[in-house]
Amino acid sequence: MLRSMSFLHCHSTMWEPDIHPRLTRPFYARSALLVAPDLLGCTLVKREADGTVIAGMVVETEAYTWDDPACHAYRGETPRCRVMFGETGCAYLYFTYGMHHCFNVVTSEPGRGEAVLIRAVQPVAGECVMRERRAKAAIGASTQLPAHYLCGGPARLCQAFAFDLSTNGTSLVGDSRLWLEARPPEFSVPIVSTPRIGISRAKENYWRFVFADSRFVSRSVQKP
DNA sequence: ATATCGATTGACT
DNA sequence: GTCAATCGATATA
Repeated sequence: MLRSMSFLHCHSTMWEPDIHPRLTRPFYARSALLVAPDLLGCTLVKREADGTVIAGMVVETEAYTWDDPACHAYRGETPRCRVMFGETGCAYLYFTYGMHHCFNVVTSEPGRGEAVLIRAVQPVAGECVMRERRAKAAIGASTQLPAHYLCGGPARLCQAFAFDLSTNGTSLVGDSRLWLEARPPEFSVPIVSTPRIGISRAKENYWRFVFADSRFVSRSVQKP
């Protein structure tokens, strides 16, 4: 109850970009294990070419570290994961299952090979654009896609934000088109850690971080 | 060169 | 709960 009110309060007024400071390189220049929970409550913002702003508050992340068997970078640098070894604070996008993309933020220091997967955000701006892009996944011909279906899941988020490999390597620091904004200082919601989803290795690590009871988290969505 | 596997999703029993 | 879609990356020969 209390948590629900907290979410509601945070977005009861019209959201606009840059009310809260953008995250800078030092924020990302830490272990993915520290960055991942700290990203919860931050807001992912994209300004489209036509000026449209779409945004969502991060509610679910996963950490992938350099010494983690489940991390793409674990076996060294390859064309796919090259960006993970590059500049801290860049976006790492990869294509998977022959049809989906996932969006990550490169952390730690160059050459290390760490990233945080953004698995879900709660829409706070540009819902109409998101819904258009996600419309083909509509559950019923006449049913409007619920808000928690827009960005609840790493590939859904990429659809809603129109992320693909062309975004791979983009800097989130000092870039005018795509960035993350700090969590409001007073914002406080309990964080829960769980095993990461969809991996076959290192299942024992509880490196998935979520806002407990947020209905915008993946795998907790309800059918309309 | 060929086989298997995904940091997933949507449809379906 | 199960399963197909779909293709690049990775493993095996």
